[in-house]
Amino acid sequence: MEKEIPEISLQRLPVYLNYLRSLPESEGTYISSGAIASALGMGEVLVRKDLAYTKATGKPKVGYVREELVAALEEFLCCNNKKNAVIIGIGGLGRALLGYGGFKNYGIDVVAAFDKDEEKIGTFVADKPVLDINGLEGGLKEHAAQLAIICVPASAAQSVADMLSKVGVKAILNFAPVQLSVPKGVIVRNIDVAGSLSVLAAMIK
Amino acid sequence: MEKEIPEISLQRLPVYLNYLRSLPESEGTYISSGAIASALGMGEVLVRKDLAYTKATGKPKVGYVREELVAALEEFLCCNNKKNAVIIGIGGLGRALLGYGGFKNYGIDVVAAFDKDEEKIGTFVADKPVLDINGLEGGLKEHAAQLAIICVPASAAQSVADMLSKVGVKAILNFAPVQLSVPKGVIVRNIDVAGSLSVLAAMIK
DNA sequence: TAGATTGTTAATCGATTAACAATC
DNA sequence: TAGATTGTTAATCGATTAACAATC
Repeated sequence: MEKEIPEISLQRLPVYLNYLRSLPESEGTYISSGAIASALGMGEVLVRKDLAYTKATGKPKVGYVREELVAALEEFLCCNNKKNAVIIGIGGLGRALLGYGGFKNYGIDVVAAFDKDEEKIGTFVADKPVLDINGLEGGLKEHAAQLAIICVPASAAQSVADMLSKVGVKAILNFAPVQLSVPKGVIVRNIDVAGSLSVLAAMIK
Repeated sequence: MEKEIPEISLQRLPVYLNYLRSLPESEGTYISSGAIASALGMGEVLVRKDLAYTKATGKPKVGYVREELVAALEEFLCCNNKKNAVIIGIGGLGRALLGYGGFKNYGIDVVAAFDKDEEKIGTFVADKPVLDINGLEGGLKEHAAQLAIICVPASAAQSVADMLSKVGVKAILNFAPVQLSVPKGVIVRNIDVAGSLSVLAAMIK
């Protein structure tokens, strides 16, 4: 049985993909692990190990066929399977992410947002509807969304996570600076922007 | 000589701080590493080791004095030293972060934003001025900002990073999905929202 | 005192790097 | 062929966990 990819390797795959996609056509057909490594400031063995988890294989002496490598990474990251996501909470951040075009690079379609504010419900942001959080279950069924992004204040995040878990969301990207407790089978990853910046502030001291 | 904190421990300190701050007053004076650990889903020895990097010390049998622990974390994270940050790029994300109130929990003040769009220059977002990116040097000197958040498109991020490095910014939080190259002495950390969501999508498969 | 919890040292675990044979 | 690069195995490094003495 092949070994499953560790999460830490998985997290680097989008980095490789972004880099490879950014290369100009003139870069040529092949690219070596060493070239990728030096562009990204990492070790070349690590690059090869990470890439080995995908279906990509390189050729000794020349490296990897760039287009094949991109395709292998896209397949591994399921970029070709369309997946729907929803955003909960249309404050500044939710609004920004609803309008952000970068998700489609990974086959992710942000189809709708949910909020409790009656002023916002029924409006559209970036052509996406803002729906009533109380209709979450029906709304999610309709859109078949397995992914959710929590952009509500910390005080509301746990109850939102509970609702999302109940209606079948499988993974949550949480921007609220609070630890969420969710049932087994639901994955949560946190992004704490202020906390991350504070770490940088502490590092420069 | 005391050992320096590894970055991976440092990154957990804001998590502890957020948790401790969120506790109601009624929680009592003391809190144990075991209580923190189980609330955050981690090992209790790890919690103690992390906390030991700060000045916090606990008492056998009772745990840590909650207020002292908060104070020790705040001191370690320099929450009491006022630090200024700027945001480069007032698209949806830059706008959202300019209006976000969470930075002040860490003593960080986002004082201004910079953009190249003449339509935006001279306006105010959340009472913060949007300035001309070409006046970055003067603007940064005036505000004494050592921290910057890059919210421009990937294609512009490297040139922004070059400018920031040149005018003395010491740490950059980069939201553009591209690897930035900066001079030694400048720290960069990346947040790739779409990439992070794609990792979650891959994990649920 | 007995029991709970800290703080630290040793053991384990996992990730990265080094070494190197295979190969185009 | 010679040289460069892959893919893999072994060694190293660092982080987490286990064990346990100290102590309130």
